[in-house]
Amino acid sequence: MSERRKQYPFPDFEPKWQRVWAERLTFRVGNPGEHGFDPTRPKFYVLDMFPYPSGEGLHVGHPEGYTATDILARYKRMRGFNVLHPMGWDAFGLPAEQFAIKTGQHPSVATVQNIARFKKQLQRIGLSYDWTREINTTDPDYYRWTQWIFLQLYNSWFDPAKKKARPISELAAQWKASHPDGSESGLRDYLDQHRLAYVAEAPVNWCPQLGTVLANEEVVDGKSEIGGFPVIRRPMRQWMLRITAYADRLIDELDGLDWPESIKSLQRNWIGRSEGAEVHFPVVGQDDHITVFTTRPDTLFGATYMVLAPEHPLVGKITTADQRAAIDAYRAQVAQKSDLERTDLAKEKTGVFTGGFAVNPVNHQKIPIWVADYVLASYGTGAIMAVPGHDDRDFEFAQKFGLEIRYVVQPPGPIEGCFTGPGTAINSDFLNGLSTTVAKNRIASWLEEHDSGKRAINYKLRDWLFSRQRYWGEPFPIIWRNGRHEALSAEDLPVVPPPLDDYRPTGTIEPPLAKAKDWVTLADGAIRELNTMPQWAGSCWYFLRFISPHDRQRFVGAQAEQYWMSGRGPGGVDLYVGGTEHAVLHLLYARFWHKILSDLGYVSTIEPFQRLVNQGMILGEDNQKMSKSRGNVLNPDDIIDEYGADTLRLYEMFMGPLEATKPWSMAGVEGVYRFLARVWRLGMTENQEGVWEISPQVIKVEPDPQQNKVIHATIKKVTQDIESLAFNTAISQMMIFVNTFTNVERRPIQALRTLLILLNPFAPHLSEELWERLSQRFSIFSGQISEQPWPVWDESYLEEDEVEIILQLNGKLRDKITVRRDLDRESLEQLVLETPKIRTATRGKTIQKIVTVPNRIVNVVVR
RNA sequence: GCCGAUGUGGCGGAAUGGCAGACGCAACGGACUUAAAAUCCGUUUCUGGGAAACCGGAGUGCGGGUUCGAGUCCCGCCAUCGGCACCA
Repeated sequence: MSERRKQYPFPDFEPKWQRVWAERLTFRVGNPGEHGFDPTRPKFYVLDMFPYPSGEGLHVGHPEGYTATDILARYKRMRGFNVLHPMGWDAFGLPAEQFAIKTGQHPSVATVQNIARFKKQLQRIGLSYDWTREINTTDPDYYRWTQWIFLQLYNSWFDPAKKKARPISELAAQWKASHPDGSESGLRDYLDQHRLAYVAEAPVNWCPQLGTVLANEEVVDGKSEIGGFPVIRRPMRQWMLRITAYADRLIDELDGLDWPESIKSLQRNWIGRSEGAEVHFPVVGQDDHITVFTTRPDTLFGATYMVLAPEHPLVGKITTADQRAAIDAYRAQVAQKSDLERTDLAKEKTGVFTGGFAVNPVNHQKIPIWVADYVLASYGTGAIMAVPGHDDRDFEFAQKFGLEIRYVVQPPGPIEGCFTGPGTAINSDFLNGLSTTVAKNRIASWLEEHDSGKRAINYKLRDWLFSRQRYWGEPFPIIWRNGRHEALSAEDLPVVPPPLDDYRPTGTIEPPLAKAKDWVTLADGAIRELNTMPQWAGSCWYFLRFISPHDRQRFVGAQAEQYWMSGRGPGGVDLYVGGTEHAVLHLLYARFWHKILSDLGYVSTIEPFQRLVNQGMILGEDNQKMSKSRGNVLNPDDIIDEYGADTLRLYEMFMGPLEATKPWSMAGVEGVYRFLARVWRLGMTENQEGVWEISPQVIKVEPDPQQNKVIHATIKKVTQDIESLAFNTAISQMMIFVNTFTNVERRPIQALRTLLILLNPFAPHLSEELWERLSQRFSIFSGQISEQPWPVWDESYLEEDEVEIILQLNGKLRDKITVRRDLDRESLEQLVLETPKIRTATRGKTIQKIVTVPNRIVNVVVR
């Protein structure tokens, strides 16, 4: 670091104020019912996405969102709100576990160290968190409640009639009433099929290198999101969460949220709801039928063949003897392909005829059944009816294999090849002449009447694969007895993972917890569930724990939850800021859990986050994404050493709009540093000995009208810009303010006082320090700056007696005149027509029209 | 291919349908200084005319449109970024 002389003594006062805030618990906030808490004040819950405390520490991207929320928090406090602004640690996860494997050190040790480092770095930025509410997802007092919430899911089912989760006991009662002679195991089976947390043997994404399964959301291009290792599909018995039951609500209940439209559409897209119909095709010569899902049932008359996914259970039965060898070879070949190869769009379609036929229920035609890997086992029913005339993929396949193409939709205009849009039904018997929309409806009714199918809705969203073969995660509160799972009771929580010397993957599908033999087997012979929860579990509800982090009785205190999560919309947290990378993972999972907790009556809102803002990415100075390999990563500590925390905060906010992606610039950092130094010198001057003292230019004097205009314009702009998170323009206005007062001989203390308060949320250390120093001479600086009420602007200062009017001729700027404010239209137009420019320009021409906007513009239209 | 976002000086960016380029950076010129740094002041979209004050023209990715007036609204393209992707 350079030893260059600092422009103002931030290295002295920044740590000083951080200490003061910590000692005085300046930013601590209580809960309703606590001594000194005023529940009549409005509340503001402003939340950052809590970080995973990695070994690398913070980079300059972290403080961007954190500073934005901090400005809001400080501002709202000055506006008289009770502000909940907490921070914590999402500390379970793979990196700590892999570090443990490498070093032999328990993951908790590295976690504690990493958290200490992160916290120290955050505190150096001067963020006004209430650290008495700090939480850590790896703390047994925290994850006991994560496990407790899992039990709520386990002990609930989704009632499709009410579209709500209900206790499983109610379902048990229903079943017993309708099955008076039902067996105990019959009941168990029934309940286990309906729990929101259930066990299923399902094809999963298995990553051999990581030794664990992954959720669909964690697999990118056939590789693990973490590490980029190959992922293969294999069937395994796993815990699943029934998120698909909530698919419609997860779409519909987005409507009331103040989220970016792009994130809402990302979620809708991910859930992928599509409406259509299921159609049953009887298999020729067999008792079976093939069910397909289609969004275009109106094209049923155009179905000329069928395709089954290679994994479809009926493939074996349908295949004829002479086709068996070819089909078996094809299936074996497909099974060897990775997901990446299978979904490669560029490749040619492949497939094999099974030898079997099905009957089209609407016209009783016999159509061939094929097997092809362009049909996915995991979507719909794993089988399709192929309509090559009106589906691109079927068209391509039919062309390659010489299958019949039949057109059943008349396009609005001439089109060649395949037509996938809406039109009018043709060659379709009773559908002929109907528009696509009407035809869809008519055929759906027909299918239902003839028992050949029904209306149906399909989703891309799959149930959430919730178990991982890892050590460093929440153990399940589940034991197994006689091949059946059982929930532990709430009193048995938390289930703490056993100490292990060896965290390595077992090399098989067995989780590392299997190595803790003593822990695994209970006294009565029952064995523990060996999987752990995925990293997303802890972050699904942490915003609730912040409300009452030390509550021993409940995961969140009821009264406090109602106070902090209340609001005008369906969501509780007033402002949630974080990166877009969590658009479909964390944000979808957290909404899902929250809805269950809401259905069961544990929380008072149906959505967790009312307003969501995504901060943009900060690029390196080379305009590239910051990464170790590019060597363009910047550490906030270095910026703070050189320029101070206030400069870091201010620069991050001045770079541009919060939501934009933008490159870092050291020259830009210098710019805001200079600005802060100018603020400092507005109040302070350096004497002969190099000691800073209050500037003699700061005096008790009333600001003149021009100065008052700047003061009030700044109050207005900064206030409005903070509310709309437009921090860059708020800072610009404060720069204009400072430029105005830099060169005046006499600096009114009132002006300086206002500036310091406005600047306080942005640069809290500098404003605190100046406030304190000035208080030694001037009584209007008494008290703590953070306790001052936010200034109010007076419009009357912003209005001047004279206004400048823009003169246009045919919409082009020609001149400007200054006139009395609120001059009436006629007089103004008269004045305009008399100006030399307009006189010359209109000479010999006809004035067609004069457009006048009072106090702003006059546009003369001539011909 | 589909969905979403974004295109404005040398750079980051600013503009309720009404003066395009606020504010900052960089660059250039000046003041202060023995000198430099720091600081302060000024100039800076492109372009034509003029010694100059000044007078004009063009200009917000491209092409149309609406309007007295468009960076802003509408239609059609192009480019970049992000997400999804054989989802029937």
